[in-house]
Formats: sequence, structure tokens, C-alpha cells
Amino acid sequence: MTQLRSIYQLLLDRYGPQHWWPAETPFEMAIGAILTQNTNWPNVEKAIANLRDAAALSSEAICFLPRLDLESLIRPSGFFRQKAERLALFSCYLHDHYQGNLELMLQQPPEPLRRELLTLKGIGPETADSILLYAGGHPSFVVDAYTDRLFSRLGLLAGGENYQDIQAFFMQRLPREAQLFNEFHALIVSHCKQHCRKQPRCSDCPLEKICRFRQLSS
DNA sequence: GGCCAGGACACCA
DNA sequence: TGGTGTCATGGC
Repeated sequence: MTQLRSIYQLLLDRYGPQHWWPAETPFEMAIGAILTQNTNWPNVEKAIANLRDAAALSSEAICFLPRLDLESLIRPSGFFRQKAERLALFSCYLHDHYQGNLELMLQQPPEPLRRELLTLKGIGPETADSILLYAGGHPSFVVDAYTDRLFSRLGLLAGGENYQDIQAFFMQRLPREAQLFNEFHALIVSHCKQHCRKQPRCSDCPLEKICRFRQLSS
């Protein structure tokens, strides 16, 4: 608990509040979560801008848009055929089950909601937790490649743990507060975009106090 | 020109 | 259950 809270505070002091997720509506947020799978965020922004310019940033529009048109609009985000299918499946699911209204879906309790999201093809644990946390305000900790990389290097994770184990590591040591989970994940991403390259060089890390955790725990 | 990016899934042993 | 290949664009 103490170590995680200290790291969180150091990140917050260094980078400040991140005000995530960068989206105007919960639906746009969910679309962004799918589009950002294994992709740079600037590429996702291009795809979302294309959808907005085409007046296609709604579940109805995406569900009924011809597939080739949808692929063309989201092409900058990469994996555009896969992601077009995933966006269409998600949007049509909302249309069929929730009158196209994501907020209606998000009113459910988080645990059955998470299970429901995971039944949808193209929504895995990270995407589901991102939607739960950032669109729904539910306290579900989001684990991504940066989380694994940073905390393995800090010596708090062994490396190689699965998603569920890493998520449990955080959720068992932190109070279940959506705002804390929101800010923590955003700070991890902001830090790692600059300092968690695949080739680790702790000496490049500006957070010397954080790097010291690794020495203390190893 | 190669590396990397805010994953998920199908397939195989 | 875990490991591997596949999907693809764009910035540096």
C-alpha cells in the first residue's frame, strides 16, 4: 500500500493531474479504447477525427455504416479491418440491447457489466476495464503493457504475470476509488511514454526516487 | 529502414 | 493453460 501510494504521489507531483480519458462522450471514449489497441494515440486521434467529420461518431452511425467506409475512416489507427469489425460489433450490440445508449449499459453493477463486455469479440480485459473506469466511473484498475513494464522494472512485479494477477496486485493494495485508479493509470502512461522504452535505462528516468524503489526491493 | 505503439484473438501443443 | 503468429498505420 505504502509503496504504491508513494509512487502515485511522485508521479502526480511530477506530471500533475492528467484529466483522462481524452474524449467528449462515453461512447467516444469506448471507441477510442478499441482503436488504441496496440496503437499510438495520435493515430487514434486521426481516426476519431475522421469519424467525427463524417458524422459517424455514434453507435447508430457506426452500426449501419458500410464496412468499407468504416475501414477507410479508421485506417490511420492501424489494424483497420479488425478494428472496423470490433467497432461495428460493439455499436450494433448497443443498438440491439441498449437502444444505442452506452450510458444505459454502464448503469449496471461493474462485475456483471465487465463479464458482459468480455463476451464481445474484440473487447479484452484492458479494453473492458478502460470502458468501466473511464466511461462508467467504476473502480476497475486498468493494466496495460506500460504498467507491467514499469512495475517489473521497479521490482514490484516479477514480470510475466497475467492480467488478472497484475490487476489484483493493485486492487488489493489500493482503496477502491475510481478517481485514484483513473489518475494512476493515466500517470503511468504519461510517464512511460517518455521513460519506459523497451530498452530499460533507469539512469534516464527523471524520477530518481522511483528508481530507488527498485534498489530497495532487490 | 527498423523500431515501437495505451491488445485481442485464433491456433496449436 | 501457455506460447506464438497475425493484424497495419504512422512517428521518430
